[in-house]
Amino acid sequence: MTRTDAGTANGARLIRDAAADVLRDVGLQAATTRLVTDRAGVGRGLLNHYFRWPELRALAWEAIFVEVEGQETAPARALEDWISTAFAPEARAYWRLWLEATEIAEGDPEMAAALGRVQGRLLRGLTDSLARGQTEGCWRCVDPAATALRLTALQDGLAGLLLAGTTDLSPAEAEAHLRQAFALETG
Amino acid sequence: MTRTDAGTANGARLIRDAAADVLRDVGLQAATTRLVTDRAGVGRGLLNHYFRWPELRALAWEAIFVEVEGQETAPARALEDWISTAFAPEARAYWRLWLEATEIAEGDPEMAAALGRVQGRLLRGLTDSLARGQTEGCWRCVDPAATALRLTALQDGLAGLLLAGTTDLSPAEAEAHLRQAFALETG
DNA sequence: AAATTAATTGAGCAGATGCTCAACTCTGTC
DNA sequence: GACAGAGTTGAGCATCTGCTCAATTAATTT
Repeated sequence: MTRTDAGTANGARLIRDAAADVLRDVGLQAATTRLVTDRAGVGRGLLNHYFRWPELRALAWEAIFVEVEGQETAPARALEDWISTAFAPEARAYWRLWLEATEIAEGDPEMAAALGRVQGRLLRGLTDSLARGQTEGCWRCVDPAATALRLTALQDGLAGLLLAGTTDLSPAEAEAHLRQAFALETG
Repeated sequence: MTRTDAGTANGARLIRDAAADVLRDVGLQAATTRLVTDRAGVGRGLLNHYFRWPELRALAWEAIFVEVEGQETAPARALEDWISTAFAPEARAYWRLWLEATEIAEGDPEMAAALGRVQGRLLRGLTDSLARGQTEGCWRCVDPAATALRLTALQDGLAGLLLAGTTDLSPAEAEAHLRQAFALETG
């Protein structure tokens, strides 16, 4: 036994986990197969035995966001949480992964599919929260789906501004902008 | 005379122009020095004699957007133009260039600087238009700068959604969303 | 214990990238 | 016409990329 237990067939799991770690650390663009195999403590060839790089990359990317989606909360409370955690400093890695995915999705069907699934779930959850809040009289809201889309797009755009660091926008201000837009939308 | 006129010293201009063309065609990520020199009809070495790649890339990128900034229009009319051209089909290449720049700006000071300049000018122009429209009574608008930032961020986010192509959002719908947000902001 | 199968390794390939540098071409000057 | 120098060339280097494949090791079966 050298370092891994050959013949045990836990290589695939090691690689999947390491890929997610690497994505979190260096982002989608800078991630390479060598970084992943080294992180997993596994030979270079094993990755290609189980996966192809675009497949593994999309897999690990989606896994990261699926993990975040775990916590579901109350109707109106969910929106407050969504807004207040949107630009938390520890979420920076997620902004980057999100924006990079948007771009990689061009010309990478597997990333496009993964991004579409996560986007769909996020948008659906937000729409539901808005609709339920509306029926419960928390706010008057014309079109939950349209509002959810605009709020998501605004968040993406604000995240892009923060990530580029080319404006004097702070995370706290970004959150305030998101909250203001939410207020305008829900009257 | 082979193909270029050696000794004429128009190489730098040829390369700059070719770089902008290549960026427009294939985007920031896929652009390479070889594509540029081939397009310019110039030897591989000449590019590096005049520029370094990050420098040339940022230069050509900014030149593209400076060219677009040319047309200035009336106070309230400017905003209508901005909204109606934001998602015109022929603007697709610009969305991509814009989003790619956001990401490349991390770890590329020259792109960050170029992006910052263009962002600053765009934001300032939008803020001015909003402020002037406000004093002329076209709308009541609480904070022109904040509204301009939100509208820009929303546009970026919508462009990202369109580019990824992972939702069923159409350019026309994106424009409608931007217009709706504008309406909510200006009351 | 031998044979068979599954799991894993890493040197190496083919392709791309930015960039270097000695050699070359052309223009202008005396 | 020889010289000088700015302008230009492209083969080639160093590095990185995902991926292949024959060889090796471990687990399983006989």
